[in-house]
Amino acid sequence: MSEDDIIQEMLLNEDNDDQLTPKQRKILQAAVEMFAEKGYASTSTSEIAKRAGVAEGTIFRHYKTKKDLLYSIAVPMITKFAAPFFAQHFVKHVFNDQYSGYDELLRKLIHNRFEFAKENIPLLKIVLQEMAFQHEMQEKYKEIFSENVLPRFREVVDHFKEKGQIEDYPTETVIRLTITTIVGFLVTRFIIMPDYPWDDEQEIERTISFILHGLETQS
Amino acid sequence: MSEDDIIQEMLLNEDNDDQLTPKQRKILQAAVEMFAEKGYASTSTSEIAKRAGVAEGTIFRHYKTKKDLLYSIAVPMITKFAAPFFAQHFVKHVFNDQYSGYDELLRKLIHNRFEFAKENIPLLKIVLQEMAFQHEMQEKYKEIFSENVLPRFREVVDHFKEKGQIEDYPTETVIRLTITTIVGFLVTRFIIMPDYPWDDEQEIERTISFILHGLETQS
DNA sequence: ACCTTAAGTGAGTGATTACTCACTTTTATA
DNA sequence: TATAAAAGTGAGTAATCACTCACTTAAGGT
Repeated sequence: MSEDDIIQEMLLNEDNDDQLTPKQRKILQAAVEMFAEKGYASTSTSEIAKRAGVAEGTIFRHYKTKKDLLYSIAVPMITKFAAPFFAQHFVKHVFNDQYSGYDELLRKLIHNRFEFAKENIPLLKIVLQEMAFQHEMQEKYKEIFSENVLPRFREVVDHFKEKGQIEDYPTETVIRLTITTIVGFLVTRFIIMPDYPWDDEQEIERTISFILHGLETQS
Repeated sequence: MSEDDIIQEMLLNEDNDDQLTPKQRKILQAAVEMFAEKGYASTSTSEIAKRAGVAEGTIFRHYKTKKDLLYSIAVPMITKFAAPFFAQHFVKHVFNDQYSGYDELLRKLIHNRFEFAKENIPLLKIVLQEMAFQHEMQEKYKEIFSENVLPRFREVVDHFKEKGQIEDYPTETVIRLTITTIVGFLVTRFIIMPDYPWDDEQEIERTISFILHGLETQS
């Protein structure tokens, strides 16, 4: 297990499941389901308690407030979704030419985040929804994005711009176009049209080549 | 004024402002502001009444329920956002070669929706947020999309695919990539990072050429 | 076995919720 | 100017809200 893998492992177990009471686990599970279904503000603590098979007081034994419960669910998810950008090798491989081009990086990134999204749909729904209103979540997002995602992404894009693989747009524009295309795909695939008969492998490849050609240096 | 313009005029005045009481207008204005700021579920009718300078009962004189108030605001907005697809000339011009290529169509569409978004940010926020939970809004969206947006978009894309301007992806994929890129741009520009020092004209042109080259037939 | 601490409970609380209704005021029409 | 309809009001209501607290049960260390 590499050093990076250990870091990622830690990130994933920030809210370590091991030290949770069975009832606490049921509370979290019920809360995730209901927040995703009806939204945070429209879900009452009594409903959560009922679905979890727990007395309402038990919720407040573990979480000081209802908002505490939300944050304990949603904030770690923001970090987890950005996890690839915490791995050292994400940038390192690019400069060691272990990625031959932007396409390989994109392919790894999309496949990786696709699988993650697939297994965390309700959690992603909650984050997307509540990000709009919960300031503490916005802060966490801004922190992660500006301190981890943006600088590393910038290094990579600049590198491929110098190699002449990417059109000479501002780096921020390249990042914006890349991220919105990927996130747009994931949101469409898993949230807006989850029941559409997707051919995932092909659709991922088409998305990659759309980004690549869209950013390709024009002759 | 062409026939299309008349249709669009009608669409825009579906909830005709003219026949609104001054107090009713204040209620709508207050509701839009607060729903966008704190979300529908977290906004109480008493707060709306207070901000509108109106007795709480007045709200229910005009809107049977709180949800009625939301729908009267949000549902027409869905139609308005899709308005370009109701205009006959949207498709007609393409086949009369009045648009020389996909780029001109994209340019018109993006500029048009950019201006619209710019002047309706709170309303767009509300629609984006509440679409997740309000079934009646989802129905309206599906109806508009599958009956107006999708078929007309399909005609246009098929036309340019036959002309060899667009890569031979499935039409649905081309539409998905186009729409998510445009919507992704608008959401980033006006909702996620409204304070970033945007160079709108340049960013629009870059977005257009990103889509164009991304979809361009590869030699 | 004894004690301390943590986990779990559920009836109770004051505040707030969407909505009603009897009433007053304004507007429109004849 | 008389009259009916529409607009506006605000105190009142039952339900629900997040949260508390005195209490019981379970777990772990010595």
